Amino acid sequence: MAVTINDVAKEAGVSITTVSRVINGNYPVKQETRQRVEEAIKKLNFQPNPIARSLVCRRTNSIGIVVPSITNMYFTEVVDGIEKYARNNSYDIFLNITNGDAKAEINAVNKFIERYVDGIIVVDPQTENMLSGFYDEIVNTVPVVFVNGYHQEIDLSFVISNEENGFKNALKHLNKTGHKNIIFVRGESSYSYDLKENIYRKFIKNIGSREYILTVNAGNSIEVVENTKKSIINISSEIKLGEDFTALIACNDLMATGALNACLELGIKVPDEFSIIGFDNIILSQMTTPKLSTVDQNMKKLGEKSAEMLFNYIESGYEADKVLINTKLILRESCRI
Amino acid sequence: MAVTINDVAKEAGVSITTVSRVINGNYPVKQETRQRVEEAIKKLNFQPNPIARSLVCRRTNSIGIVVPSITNMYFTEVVDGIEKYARNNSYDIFLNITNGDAKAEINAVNKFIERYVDGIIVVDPQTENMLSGFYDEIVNTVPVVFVNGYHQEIDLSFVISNEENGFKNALKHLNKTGHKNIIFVRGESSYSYDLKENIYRKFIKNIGSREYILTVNAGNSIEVVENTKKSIINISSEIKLGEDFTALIACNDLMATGALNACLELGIKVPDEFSIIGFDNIILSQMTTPKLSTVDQNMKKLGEKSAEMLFNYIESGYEADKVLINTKLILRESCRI
DNA sequence: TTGAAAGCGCTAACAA
DNA sequence: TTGTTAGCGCTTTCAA
Repeated sequence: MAVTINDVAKEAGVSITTVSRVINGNYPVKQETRQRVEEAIKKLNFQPNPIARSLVCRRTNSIGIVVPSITNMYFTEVVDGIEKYARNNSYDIFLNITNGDAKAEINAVNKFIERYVDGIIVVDPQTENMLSGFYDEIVNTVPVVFVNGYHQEIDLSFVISNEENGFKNALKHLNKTGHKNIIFVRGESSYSYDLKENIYRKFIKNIGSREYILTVNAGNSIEVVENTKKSIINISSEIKLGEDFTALIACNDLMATGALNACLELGIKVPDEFSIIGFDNIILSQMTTPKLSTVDQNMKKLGEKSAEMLFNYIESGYEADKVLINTKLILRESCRI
Repeated sequence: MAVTINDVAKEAGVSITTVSRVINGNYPVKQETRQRVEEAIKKLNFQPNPIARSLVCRRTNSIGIVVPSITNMYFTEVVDGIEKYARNNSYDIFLNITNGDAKAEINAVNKFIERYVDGIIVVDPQTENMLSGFYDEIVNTVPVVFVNGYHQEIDLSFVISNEENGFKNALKHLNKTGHKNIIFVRGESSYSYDLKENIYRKFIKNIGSREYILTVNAGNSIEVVENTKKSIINISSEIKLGEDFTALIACNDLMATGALNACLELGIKVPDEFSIIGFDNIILSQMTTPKLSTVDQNMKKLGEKSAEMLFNYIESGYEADKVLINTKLILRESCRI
């Protein structure tokens, strides 16, 4: 049996109220008494029971993280950022993986609320849950911060990476280094893919060159690497890579890696004959040969920032807010410099 | 304010005890009464407060996972396996990332115990904590299962992948497909590297060929890819890759990827001129060109199995046990078949 | 500056 | 089959 506040009170010859006071330091206690209590605490190696505390205070010193997947390096880094920040503030973390299922996301959030978590971070929330208004009442109960995902006209708190900006810069760089005809690779359905496609379209129109949009399956899972590779090899008979089109920009690094693999197989030299730029800057992008140029989303910072916001809400109350995190073009070896 | 058992009792016109009984179904309740209570529960949308429950039952329906890192794809898959299994059994998960720090590991475990978690899984525990006897008393308080890590003569519960077996098979395959002189790549210090080195040494002696052991820095982090690449390029002036040595076996897929990158840069054709086999079967191994042959550790299964064991302990009491998970040689494109 | 006592929401003896 | 009651370990009024 663990030692309780009662044991400490007896040992120190005071009431449990007094012990509680020295633990929390929220009421005056005579210096001498405090010392006696502190000694008793040390002697008995007393740790206040957080469960009992939570029951009365409605505070658990824990937060919940909801994330679509954890085998995806992208999310993993966000979680890592959150975890570090939370631990530094001595918060514990509940983790729930939804596999991108909207129902599972709702269940996760509800379970967290039941558990009295002090706050919730949802990474890449399902768009349908954003639109259904599910979260609108939730935030009256417990603060919630979202990391990326659909946020147009949604009056909730977000940390969002400035994808527009990064993507535009990548495109500009490609153009500046002599590329005119640029292939765009995207996955099937996602707010972020649409966003990038729009930018791509406008840009291509602007410089008066040819569009080529390649849509591949399974945008965010491992398979997308292989899928992209095959797609590119397929179209390589139709359009001349390195001549008709001399560059490619992808919606994420997995797709870019697939493109790189295709070039390797087709004997097209990157970056001499063909340039490739990815997006995200997951660690994979440093492991390829040549190393991928990409746009850094700074996932760790996304995580840290979301945690920081959440803790502010926990302390000072919730208020919808959107924070934009800058992205940065990282030039490595897969494109001209 | 959330609805409590009291509200339900009033609504149904019974005592809270009766409500508790129908919730838990552990004592007889008249059919008719039960129905009334159930209706009240539904009507008020009552959810029992798990905190109050935990306080009296000393059970939280949660487990703690301690893991060195989460940006490492290897651990990530183990955690994923645990999470799935736990969620299927409607357990929630606390996650703690130690960054391989022994003190942090101890803190994590202690915090979990304070929180009354029902069980703990420690992935790749720090050897010094295993040896110091820290866990010996812990397991009297709460069941703990370890995934891999140092386990010689340690009388605790482990799920261990059979690395010996898988590594030996890889070596045999290399030899069977005509390779005699095989390079061995390892990281600096780890039980698992030593184990593999011993097997390698014996094997090489047995077939009467030349040893070549390459030790690279930062065994388990991203940098090891680049470090390995550089090391291989370095030694390539000293020993002729593809002639003196025609194959390479690495302690993990990151190192193998580095080796692959080196070959790419040196213009050595894999697998035509040089064979490479990695270890672990992280998803990266499917993303390289050529795809890596490797030894599957089945991390997901390691995770699932450890969760399964833990739940058994939670139900039926703890008892030290070691479970071996088989590894499997996966032949892809980076070695002769 | 201190203590007694109520209560957080629930479970489980015990009694009826 | 049901209800009364005493906790679980803590915080926080209220009174002294």
